[in-house]
Amino acid sequence: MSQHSPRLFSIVTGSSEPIYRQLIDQARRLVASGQLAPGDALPSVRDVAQELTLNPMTVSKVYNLLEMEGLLQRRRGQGMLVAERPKSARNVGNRSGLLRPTLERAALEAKQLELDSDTCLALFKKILKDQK
Amino acid sequence: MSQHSPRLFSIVTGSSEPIYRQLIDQARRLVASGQLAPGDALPSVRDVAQELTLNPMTVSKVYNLLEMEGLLQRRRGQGMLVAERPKSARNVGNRSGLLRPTLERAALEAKQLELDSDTCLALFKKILKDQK
Amino acid sequence: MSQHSPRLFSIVTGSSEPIYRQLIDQARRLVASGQLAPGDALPSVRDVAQELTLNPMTVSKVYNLLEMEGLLQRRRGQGMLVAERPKSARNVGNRSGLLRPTLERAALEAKQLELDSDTCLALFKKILKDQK
Amino acid sequence: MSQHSPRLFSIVTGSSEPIYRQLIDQARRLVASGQLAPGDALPSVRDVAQELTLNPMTVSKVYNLLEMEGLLQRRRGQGMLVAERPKSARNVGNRSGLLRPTLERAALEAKQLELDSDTCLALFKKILKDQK
DNA sequence: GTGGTCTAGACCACT
DNA sequence: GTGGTCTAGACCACA
Repeated sequence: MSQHSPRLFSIVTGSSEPIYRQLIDQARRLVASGQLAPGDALPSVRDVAQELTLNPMTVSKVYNLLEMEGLLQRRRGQGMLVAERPKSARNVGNRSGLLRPTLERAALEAKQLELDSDTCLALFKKILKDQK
Repeated sequence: MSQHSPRLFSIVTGSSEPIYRQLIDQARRLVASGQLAPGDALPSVRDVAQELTLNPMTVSKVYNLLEMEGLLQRRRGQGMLVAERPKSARNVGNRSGLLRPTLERAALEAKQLELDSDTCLALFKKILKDQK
Repeated sequence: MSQHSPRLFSIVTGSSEPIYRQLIDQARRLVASGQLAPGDALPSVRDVAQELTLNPMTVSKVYNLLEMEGLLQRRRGQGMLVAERPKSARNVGNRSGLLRPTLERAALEAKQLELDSDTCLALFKKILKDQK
Repeated sequence: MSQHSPRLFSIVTGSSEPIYRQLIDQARRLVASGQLAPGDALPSVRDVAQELTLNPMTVSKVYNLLEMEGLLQRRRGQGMLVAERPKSARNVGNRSGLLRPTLERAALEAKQLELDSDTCLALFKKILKDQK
């Protein structure tokens, strides 16, 4: 029955980023952006695994790590929910916070490349626009 | 003789980014920004390894990969030099090109976080400013 | 009618100990300590499930297992009673026996921690005292 | 060459406690009791797996979780070490702290069994003595 | 139905 | 040599 619901997760195969990491980061963003609200149920391990043709253990690992992180809660025998008060509060509810690390890295690289701020901002602006 | 010169490379231990990748990316930026000019000599494998307390094989791997890439050249008995006409022309001379991947990643994350362009640009601007 | 009586059972959600185990152990202790005497009636599956917001099947499983164990008896139309001569004689009437496993585990942990007996006993004494 | 060193870990098959949990708890105790000191190297995943005839992934999971906990550190390509300043400071260096939860559980069970303190202490004393 | 644990075995990345 | 990731598939525990 859940086979017609839109896919929550997606992965890029061939990336050097491990699949489980991709899924974790996506889940964090889905919660941070409100696309997954506290109390919402997540699709079952098996469903996600089938949709993305992954091994269930990979998905299980993701849910497990997110539970440790406090983002998800387990209801025994009933699956996973988004935690009511996600403990990763440093990030959640502060969407920019999740974007910051990547932009800080970009800033550092720009500095090492001796690129000035205007050039960087113009490039970022262009990339953001092209993406839409 | 290079033991008193300022360190060319630096690494962050504990990062998930492999050491050899950190070094490769730094070398590319140093060349792209002109801080290392064609013909300049690079510190010996042994010196770098000692300075950063790395396994020499790790540094050697970096130099080998950069030689294959065409950025460095090996001069027998003289160590590694920056190539006269670095073949990795896609990057060198096009400094923005080296910044692009990280900004593209940021743009993707922003999209998943449903952050609008203005917010992203403002955040990036702030980070660039604070860094100075 | 039992809706105003004090709760016989309690559970800790979020514990790693399964709910049905928590209930079984509690029932055993209640009988062993005489708080539930032979012939006493137990609250209905439905009442317990409602009080603790559990799936009735979970409670039913508990009663079934305790019946198999000989601690409870089923009286048609009257629900569950504490058995007249509980067959789990190894435990009942030997209250210390029910405490033993946990203390044995503590002793093993103490050994691995290389804690001497006096330290352990002093700690246990303190915990018992503070609890009152 | 490490095949003659004494076994650091041991497991009880047939216990309901998962193997990886048994190993985690043991590692914590080994560090807490000083049998493993900060900076000490741990046996490789493969060695432990072979000694205990486990799947390497099971051991890997243990090391992974202990690294997250801050008890261990990973040296890339060189294995795991006991962290210099284990973050699980709440427990480490306070050996009794690791014994406390089990004794608290025992105290709770004693209370439910309506056993008095003296009886409990005598039983614990006996168990500790018999164990030696 | 749910997630958890474990095995067997492959392949990769890092030092 | 080290640990990391993933698959395929089995079996268990819980509600």
